[in-house]
Amino acid sequence: MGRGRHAGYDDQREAILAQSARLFADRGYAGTSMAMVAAACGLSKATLYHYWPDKDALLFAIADGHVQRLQALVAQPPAPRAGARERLATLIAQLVQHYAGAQDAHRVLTAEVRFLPPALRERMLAGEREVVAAFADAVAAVRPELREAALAKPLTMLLFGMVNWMHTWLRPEGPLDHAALAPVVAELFLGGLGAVTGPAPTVRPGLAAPAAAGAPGGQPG
Amino acid sequence: MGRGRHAGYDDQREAILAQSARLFADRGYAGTSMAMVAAACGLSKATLYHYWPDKDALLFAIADGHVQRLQALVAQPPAPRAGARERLATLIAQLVQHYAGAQDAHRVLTAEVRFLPPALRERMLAGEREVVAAFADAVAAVRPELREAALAKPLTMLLFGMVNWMHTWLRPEGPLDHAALAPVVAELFLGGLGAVTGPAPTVRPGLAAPAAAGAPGGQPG
DNA sequence: CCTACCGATCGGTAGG
DNA sequence: CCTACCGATCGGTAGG
Repeated sequence: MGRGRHAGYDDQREAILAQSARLFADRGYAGTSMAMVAAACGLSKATLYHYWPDKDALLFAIADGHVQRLQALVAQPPAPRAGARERLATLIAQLVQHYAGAQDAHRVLTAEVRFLPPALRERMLAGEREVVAAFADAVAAVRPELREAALAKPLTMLLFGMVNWMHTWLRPEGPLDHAALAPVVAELFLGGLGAVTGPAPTVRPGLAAPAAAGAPGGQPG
Repeated sequence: MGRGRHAGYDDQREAILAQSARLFADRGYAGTSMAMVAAACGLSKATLYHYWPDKDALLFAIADGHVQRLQALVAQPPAPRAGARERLATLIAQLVQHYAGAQDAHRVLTAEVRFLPPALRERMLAGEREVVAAFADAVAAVRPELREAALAKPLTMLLFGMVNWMHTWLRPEGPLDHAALAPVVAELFLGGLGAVTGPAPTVRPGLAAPAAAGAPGGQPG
């Protein structure tokens, strides 16, 4: 609550953020005018500028809020006595579930952040790198030799690809929703993790189908 | 070669397409002006309009050409005596390799096609659906019971997510390139495919860690 | 009468 | 919190 500002000032700021997130997600940042944002909020353009200084500030607030919630998610301590596979499966499920409730912000983050001025964009990317690093740690805990092969981060990015792409084809009203898909993503990724043999030169096509290895444990010992 | 048009007319059209693909990919469709496209081609804006009727035509030609090349890729007959797993691994490798040489068109297709007028966009999406259906068939050939569980297409979309997201983090000058990553994607997806148990209600948490099932074959019998 | 282009400008709208 | 504007730039087209 701002000092000396009327009750509901912060609510109005948040409402504007939600409307602009929807518009930026649907029409793109460059394709959305401040007049559209104002109209969607039932405000004049001048009133809109009373709550937010400029268009970039809206974009940054949408994306930064989303990334901060992802950082809070990965900062949660793992369940006691949880194995590495269980820890990773939990993180994946939480990521998918979080995206289900933040689809506009997520689409803005993945598609429109490139339009931010470099300084603001760099602050965003620093937060994003923290989230990716936490997932890469969880991946490496399942198969530590992948980190030495420099594959922990690439595999983590393949995982993020699966999840970040879901909004393009998953229909909320369809038979399959985020909640039903979360365990499928975890099974697919964890199952595949056991099958990855290493970087390209390590692949030995002479053995049995390399993609089908999948030793259930995958723990170092 | 157009009748009565000077030599190089079609070359000029293609050169304009390549420049606009790069600009649309970097700055977005709405964020790119026809003046920028003209300047990048060393042409006046009026000359640019001599080669292409309007901005939408550029966007459609970029995206449609890309989709047509993907359709040609999946239309190739599989290698004789290739198993279902080998067929899918080949398709994945070809998809990744194709994207490596068409990054601008790919980014435009995935991020900017929403700005096309509905009629043109629908033509694009029809082509895209064909490509997805071909991959879903290859997925279902590996594990036919997944089609009955309505998971063949969702899993195919998770695969496309991994591949469509690569451009956001894969640096061409980095140690890992598309060629090195293609077999990793194939291993991860094919390995994971054997571990997927079915739709949500089928998951039985009472058994050993569900994500670790991974019977190597995964065939119905 | 064609093509291949030019400099200049059209009616509207952008963010602020 | 609104009307009234600004400098500039938008996609597209004029005559020659």
